[in-house]
Amino acid sequence: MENRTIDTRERILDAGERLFMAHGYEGTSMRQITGEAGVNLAAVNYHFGSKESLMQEVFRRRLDWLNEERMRVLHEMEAEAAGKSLKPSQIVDGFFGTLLRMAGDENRGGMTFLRLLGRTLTEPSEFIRAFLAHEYQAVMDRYKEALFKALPEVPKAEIVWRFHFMLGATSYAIAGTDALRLVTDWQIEDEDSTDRLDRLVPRLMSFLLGGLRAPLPQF
Amino acid sequence: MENRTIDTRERILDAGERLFMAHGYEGTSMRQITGEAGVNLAAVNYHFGSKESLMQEVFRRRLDWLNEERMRVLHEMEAEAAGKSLKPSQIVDGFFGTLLRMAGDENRGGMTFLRLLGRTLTEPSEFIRAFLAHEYQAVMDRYKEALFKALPEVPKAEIVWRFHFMLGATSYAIAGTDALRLVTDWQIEDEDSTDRLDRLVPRLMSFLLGGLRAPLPQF
DNA sequence: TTATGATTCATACGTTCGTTTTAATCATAA
DNA sequence: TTATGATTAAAACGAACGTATGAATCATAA
Repeated sequence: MENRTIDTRERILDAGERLFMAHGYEGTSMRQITGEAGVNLAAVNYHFGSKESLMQEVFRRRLDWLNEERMRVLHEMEAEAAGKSLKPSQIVDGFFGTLLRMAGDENRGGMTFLRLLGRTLTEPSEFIRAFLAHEYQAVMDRYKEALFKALPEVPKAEIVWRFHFMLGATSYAIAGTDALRLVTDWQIEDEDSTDRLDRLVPRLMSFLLGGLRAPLPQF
Repeated sequence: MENRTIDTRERILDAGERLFMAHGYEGTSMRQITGEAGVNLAAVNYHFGSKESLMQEVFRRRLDWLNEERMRVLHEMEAEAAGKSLKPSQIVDGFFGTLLRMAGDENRGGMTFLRLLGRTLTEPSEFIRAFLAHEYQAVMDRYKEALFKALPEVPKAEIVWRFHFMLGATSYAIAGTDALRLVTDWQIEDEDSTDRLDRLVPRLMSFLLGGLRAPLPQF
């Protein structure tokens, strides 16, 4: 009784994760999901109640760990700093680096989940937006606080904007492993895909930090 | 005969633009579109052939101008430079500034189209990805060439990556007029929406240039 | 071994989807 | 004014959608 259920649930979540990533929420049907998972059509409604609930569970399975890990890393860094303010690079790495390193961890969804997350942040159905906002708010607030403290001379509004820009650059960098083709094609020849992921992190970090520390715009 | 057609076509395109922006391609039905446009259900198929063709026409109506304008601006800057290489800030402004300034031009789709474009870049159905890649390729290549020349000491692969990051930050900044709520809420109090748009351009430009010129990552 | 509750299965429900069809209505030129 | 081609309108098409139902099958404990 135990193994059948867990297997079925897990298989559905895996298939949903992959298909939602590839075709979006509306673009993925229950029949595709159950077909790919190799389970009966009714299994989704039996185990999750509805398509919406399945989508939420797909996210929760990964985000719970990610958010806890981000919190843990931040607390750890702050403890180590012993009252002194953190370096912006530490904070950026705690938030975005932790996210990006998920891509290499197949047990935590790997690239698939990251791409799903990236694309979902810009295509939110109402119920997804509400859900993500709820799941993210606390962590986001804590990291913004940390940035405020790390950059006391920068107006808070500017920091919030730049945090937002960083999110966009990161989402897109991940979501666009295919969309990348739109911008690249031949230009990047000499890297296989594992190489590419390993190098993406420092590349993106440099870019994010450069943007975060750029001179303030004069209005 | 003339006026009826044009009005109907235009009304459909406007409604499609708005609804595709708000709910995505799959999330928008023909009945919503024709309902909002105040035309008969069959009108879309009569005037455009299919839902896919309508989507393409929604993009073409705006992208044709945008791409021409980007080319024009680049040529103009290069002519003025008379052989000397352009400054990165000029190139970035030619590409992203031209895009962002569309937001203020309601005759060219304004914010609505920009948000549609932003969200579509990360949620591409196969046919949309192919279409956008085709429409964008030439302009993208020209701007990348310009960046290669402007930054001869930076490896081309790095420039391509950073171009990609800039695209992401911009898409997200635009698409997320609502998703912004996820990151902001109370933090930005003292700006109305026109103010916000006016200030977005220099803010984003600072960020993009900071990222583009950041120190190279050491592997 | 049998009773019980959990899970799987085949099937069907009612809706909505994009598209097509056929007839009505319109604007224009002969 | 009438003929013609373009556009609009109402209705229906088959397919696919998410969901619900009730019987069959399974694992487990008494």
